[in-house]
Amino acid sequence: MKEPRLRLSAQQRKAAVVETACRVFSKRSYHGSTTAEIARETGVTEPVLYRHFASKRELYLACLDAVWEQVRELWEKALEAEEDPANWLKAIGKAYLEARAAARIVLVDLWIQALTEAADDPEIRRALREQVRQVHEFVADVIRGAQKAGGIVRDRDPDAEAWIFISLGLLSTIDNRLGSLVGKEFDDIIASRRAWMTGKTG
Amino acid sequence: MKEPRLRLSAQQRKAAVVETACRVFSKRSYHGSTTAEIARETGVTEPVLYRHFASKRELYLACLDAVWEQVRELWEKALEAEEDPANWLKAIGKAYLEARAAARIVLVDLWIQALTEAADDPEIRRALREQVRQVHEFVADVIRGAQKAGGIVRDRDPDAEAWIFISLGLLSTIDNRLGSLVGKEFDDIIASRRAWMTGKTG
DNA sequence: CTGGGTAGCTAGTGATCGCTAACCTAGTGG
DNA sequence: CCACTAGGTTAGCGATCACTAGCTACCCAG
Repeated sequence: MKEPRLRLSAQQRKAAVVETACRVFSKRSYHGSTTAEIARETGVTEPVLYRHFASKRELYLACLDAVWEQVRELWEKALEAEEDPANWLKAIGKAYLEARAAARIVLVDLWIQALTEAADDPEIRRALREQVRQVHEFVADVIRGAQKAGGIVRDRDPDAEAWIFISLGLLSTIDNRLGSLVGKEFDDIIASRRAWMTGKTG
Repeated sequence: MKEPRLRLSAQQRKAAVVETACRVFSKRSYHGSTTAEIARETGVTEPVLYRHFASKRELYLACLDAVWEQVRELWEKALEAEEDPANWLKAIGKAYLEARAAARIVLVDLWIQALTEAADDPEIRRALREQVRQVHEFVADVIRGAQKAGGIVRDRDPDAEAWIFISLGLLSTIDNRLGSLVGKEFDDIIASRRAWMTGKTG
């Protein structure tokens, strides 16, 4: 007979489950991750998951939301701490990479894996699509703000540049998962983009 | 009792299985795709798969190889058909996008999904890593060739630019799967990159 | 002291997964 | 005409999946 775990309030337990599930989902694929593993890593049994979420997919969608909320807060703090508009993009990029290195944030990892399920599952596709749109809007707004404040030259297209920012995040995630293929060239790319954005290109 | 299917030689049947498997794997995730579905879509029964491949994973790795081989041939033909070195990058990019639109090529789709399995499976990670490296090398070589031929300005870093080319391919694939979020801005991005590479930036 | 609400558990369910043993049968060479 | 090879099949294996019925134990209100 198993010792009953520490009794938490429903809210606390639900948050704990989501946190664990984000970590588990970000490692394997949706179908590759099992509810049994999420429960075990959380330190509870499976029925506890189903007390808080109607299905595995609903838990997954909750993870998507939770992680983007986390990233948004991280970025807002990073922007507050950075005064020079020329460094705003760099600040949120750096904040994301540092948080990922500390294994706290798994946004793009969840995206990549959600993509492989999106073909089957209209609900996941819709959620992912909306989230990507929000992230793009956030980044584009940062760029627009930096342009108004004089940190980025005006004739760069904020929407287009935001997409490039995101696609470099994708590249970085792949590099991270495959074990540093890009290497130091990634820093060169970032430096080159920064020069381009601030108008210091030869 | 089921009518026995058309009898093919081992080589023909194996090729047919790989072709079907590529299509099936590229839609769903590795764990989400079933050997039953691959068999059914091929028009045979499951044991036939296992006559040609020792396991589902071995079939998957064969798909990875086959698709990259396909893309490589496609790109080599596209390069032969394009005389102006300034258009070489555009040529292979366009060739890839057109082939994908015709649902013939699924390279990046397989990558994205292989990534979600790479954490678990060292063999998939190794294969994917090697393939990404080869694609990067191919693209970087195209850029170096174009530089020598005078189509691309010399002080662009071929390795860095090749990574950007790849990351835009990632973005395009995501856009394709989510149903055109980026839209016409993608063309703007490509045009902007081309101007940058050919030195016609203001 | 007690009874209801709730957070947790045990012990499964049917479905489906990757995979295989055993058999069938169309060709082919002697 | 027979034996053998090789590309098929049927039927079903054990394992594992998402999910659940039903019990227990703790906490707090009355």
